[in-house]
Amino acid sequence: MAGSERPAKLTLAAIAREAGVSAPTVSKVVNGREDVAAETRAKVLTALERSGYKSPLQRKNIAWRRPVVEMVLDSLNSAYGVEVLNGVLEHAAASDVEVLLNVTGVQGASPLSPEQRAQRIIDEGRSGMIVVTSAFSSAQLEPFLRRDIPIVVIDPLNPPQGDVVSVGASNWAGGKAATTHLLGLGHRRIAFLGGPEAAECNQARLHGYMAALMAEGVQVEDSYIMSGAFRPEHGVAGMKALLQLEQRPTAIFAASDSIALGVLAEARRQQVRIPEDMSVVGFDGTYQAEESVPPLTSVSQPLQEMGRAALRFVLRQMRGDTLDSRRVELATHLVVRESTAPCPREAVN
Amino acid sequence: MAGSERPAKLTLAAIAREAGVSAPTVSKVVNGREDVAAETRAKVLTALERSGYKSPLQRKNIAWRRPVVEMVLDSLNSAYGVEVLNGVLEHAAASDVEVLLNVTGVQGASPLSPEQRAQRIIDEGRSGMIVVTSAFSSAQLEPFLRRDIPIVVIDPLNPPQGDVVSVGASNWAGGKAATTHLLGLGHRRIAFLGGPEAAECNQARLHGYMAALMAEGVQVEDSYIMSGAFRPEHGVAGMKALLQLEQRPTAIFAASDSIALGVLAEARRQQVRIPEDMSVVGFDGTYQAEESVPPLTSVSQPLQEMGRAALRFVLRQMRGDTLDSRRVELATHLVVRESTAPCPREAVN
DNA sequence: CTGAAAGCGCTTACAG
DNA sequence: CTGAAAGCGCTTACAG
Repeated sequence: MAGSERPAKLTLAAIAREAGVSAPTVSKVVNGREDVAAETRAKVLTALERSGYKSPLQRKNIAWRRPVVEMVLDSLNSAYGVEVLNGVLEHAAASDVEVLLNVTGVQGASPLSPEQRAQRIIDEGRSGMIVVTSAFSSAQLEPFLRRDIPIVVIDPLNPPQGDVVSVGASNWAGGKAATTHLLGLGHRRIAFLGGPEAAECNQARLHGYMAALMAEGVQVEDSYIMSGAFRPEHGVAGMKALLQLEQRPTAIFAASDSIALGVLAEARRQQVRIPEDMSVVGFDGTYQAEESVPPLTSVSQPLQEMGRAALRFVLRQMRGDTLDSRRVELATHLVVRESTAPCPREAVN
Repeated sequence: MAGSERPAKLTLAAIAREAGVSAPTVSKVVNGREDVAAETRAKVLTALERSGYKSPLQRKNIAWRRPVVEMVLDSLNSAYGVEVLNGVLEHAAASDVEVLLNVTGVQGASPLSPEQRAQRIIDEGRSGMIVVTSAFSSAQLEPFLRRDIPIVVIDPLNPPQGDVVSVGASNWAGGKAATTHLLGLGHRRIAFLGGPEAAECNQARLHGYMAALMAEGVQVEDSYIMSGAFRPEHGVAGMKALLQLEQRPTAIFAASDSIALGVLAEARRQQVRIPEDMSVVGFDGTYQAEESVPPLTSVSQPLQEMGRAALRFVLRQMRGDTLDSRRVELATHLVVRESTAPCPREAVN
């Protein structure tokens, strides 16, 4: 029974013994009181550090409190954000992390400055942040970066700053695939109903569209390109405008499913048959694309996967791992459903 | 200086004195241990509530953290839950409360026992809970109640226990309104595609349906009543079965919008025109009802309002206010859209 | 199931 | 500035 080296519980008293001082002195150091000689304080701090002492409160927190990651979304009304959130939640459950929801577009939300938000993240002991929103421009992320808060932006609307970690999808390739699909069906008059002009992801989709047209030697027609919001209303308005044109397009590539749904709704009202009279391709591949009438051909983004990847990045940053890359881009792929068909005969010049 | 009634620091011992028990007993109650007689526990809980006792840990948390309310949902794939969540978030933003999301149906979620969950709520300093799920039966709520955690259940699937605070909608009146609407259009053969048989809300809808039929002297036809899940698949299967019947119904009352959407999809496949050949009414009034083809006549529940009410109840419990009522039921109302029409001539006997 | 007693770990008050 | 002693508030172990 001469076991001499038992684990020695990590109490204040144990630290005191190790540092060769009394318990009250250690207590003072731990509580940041000033009436301790610099030399004594140093000895105590060394002992504390070496042993990894935690106060009972800290211990309880660590034992029971799991890391909390804040997810910032514009709204729950977009299938896009909800799908990403699903992916985040899935990985969170698997990695024993909690997710706090912060929906910026909600009524009555107090308009905190980024500076205040960032300080609060620290004060409330949050571990990191995932942002899927247009509410934070790159510049507004600066207070978070300055405080070294792990943060990941999903498919940033603005070109990401050098040091912001981001997750996105291959938008350019997706835009090209959608357009190539329509070209393959014989369409030549293909419109692009885009999202916000400033959005990086929208630009990539537009340029993919243009690249596909150019590769086929089809002239890019300015009146066929419209930007707006990623919302059904924009699809409705865009469809109305396109149907007024002297040379109607025979196909529309909408830069999001929600825009495409607006197009379908307006087509129904105006008795334009989809896909017989006109083909429509969406972007995102949310469940809305499956459930629409007709089911929507769409460029599918791996939204859940993107959510998982974002959380994985946050956790790596929390652990202090070095990241191999500050940007991950996951592959999109075209899912052909029933909203696209060969270009109608009479429309071919 | 004979001030006799000093504020008496809020210690365990003080509570013990007030409740007329010993400190260890109070300690047990606070920690949710089970070896306490129900009566003793009640006495202690009253004293705790009255005095607003907080453990040292809680006290420290409260000093610089905003209250965090945990929202428990089955899944984000149901518009129902997302709408309620929206209401919760709205009120949360206005009352400076944070919302933590716990989605039980997510892959990889660790299956914690209610006992463990409840203890974690305390340990992590959470302030309360809103539950919109079938994952917790009334019995499973017991560990939360025992710990005096403010908890509110939304439209409980099980009949709520006496002391569980709950928020619901007037399901019976809604079921009656839906059916009366169909009767008013001349329908007599009206089917009911219900949700889970055990669900309180489903039973209320069913009985509202029966009440309307009986009021009109219409025989309740057993083969027209089917229960299942609140899911589109159930609508598809139910529609298939109903179309096989010798006497097809001319109208269907689906106990949820998602069931109704399944009905619409199957109708499309089988070339049954809605509403010309058959009328369909849903329940919930989520955005899905507006966006379906044709737009769905549906009994609208004030889901956002329910979410707000739930959070309001949680906050009141947190403050220790006495509640005037442990149950709030908000009004439903029928929204007539395009999926219902007069009973087709040839179907009238 | 209850509570007197002992214990734990930290903090406070104060003599030196 | 330091630490022995007393104290605080909660928890544990266990006799009844």
